[in-house]
Amino acid sequence: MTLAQDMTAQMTAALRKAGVRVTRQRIALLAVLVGADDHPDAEELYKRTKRVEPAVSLATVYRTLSVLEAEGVVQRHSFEGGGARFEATGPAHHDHIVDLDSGEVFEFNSDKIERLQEQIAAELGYDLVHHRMELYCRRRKP
Amino acid sequence: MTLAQDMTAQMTAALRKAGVRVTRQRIALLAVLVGADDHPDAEELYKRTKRVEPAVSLATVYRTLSVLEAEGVVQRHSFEGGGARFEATGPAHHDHIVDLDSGEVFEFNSDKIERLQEQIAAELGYDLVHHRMELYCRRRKP
DNA sequence: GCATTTTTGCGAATGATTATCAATCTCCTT
DNA sequence: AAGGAGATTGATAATCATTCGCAAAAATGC
Ligand SMILES: [Mn+2]
Ligand SMILES: [Mn+2]
Ligand SMILES: [Zn+2]
Ligand SMILES: [Zn+2]
Repeated sequence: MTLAQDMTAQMTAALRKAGVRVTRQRIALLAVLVGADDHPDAEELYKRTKRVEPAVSLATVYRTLSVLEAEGVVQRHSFEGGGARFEATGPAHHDHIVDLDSGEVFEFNSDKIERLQEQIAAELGYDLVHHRMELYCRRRKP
Repeated sequence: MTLAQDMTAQMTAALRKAGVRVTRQRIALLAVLVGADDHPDAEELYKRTKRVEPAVSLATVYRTLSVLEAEGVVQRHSFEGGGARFEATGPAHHDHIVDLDSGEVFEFNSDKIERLQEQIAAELGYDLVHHRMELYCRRRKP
């Protein structure tokens, strides 16, 4: 059993326990999400899912993404320009760098920044629920 | 001459110099933006501008906001949920805290975080062009 | 297998934003 | 002050991503 298969197995079990029905199209989309190493949008996820499970519609992709987001299994990002992009929730939090020229998305993590965010919220009397932090960059000119 | 009037005077001069025609509706919208101390969306800016200059349309508000954004005079924000919100560009950069319960937007600034962002981009071989950083918070439970 | 309750696919609806285009206005030149 | 080239406007249609409505199909529990 591959790692991706194991992850989906665990996830479907969790979903079932949460009262969410595990359908063919949900399994397929989940597999696509777990297997993706990028940040595709709904249309792209639809295309990839259709390859595995032709009996899926774009509406269902959108609906399932919302369900999976509510369950905490996927995360939705709204980078500048264009629609929402998605990724399976991984073990570790990270933020994103967007290459303005290629559109590619990279990931990074800074404990220092994470701590400072908490601190800033706390100083103003707030609890930080979540945040958004995106660096829009260009390759450095040599 | 009030401070807001002075600011708009300077701005219109700069716009004219940049080849942008200064119309009644642009002056009015600019005044509204400079006078605002919040982060209104296009519809709200339309309402406020109409009070001062009834001869304005929502389409023109959108178009003018894009023009002013291109000139660097206003900034566009896309917080979670809802459409774009705008503010006149101030003297100092700042980031935002969004109160998840009230929807209110507050501002903050952290030189440390700004520096860390530059550093992270640089380490990955990138030049930071701009960034987005928003803290979604709830008032701390006492 | 059967009943109950969800989920799906299709297409229509939505909401924010942009495009079209003839009429109007700005601003530079006489 | 008048003229005219070219930019801007208002009204409305068009876009685009996303959501909705509903009858048919599928998943779960017994
Ligand atoms: Mn990511
Ligand atoms: Mn602000
Ligand atoms: Zn983070
Ligand atoms: Zn900042």
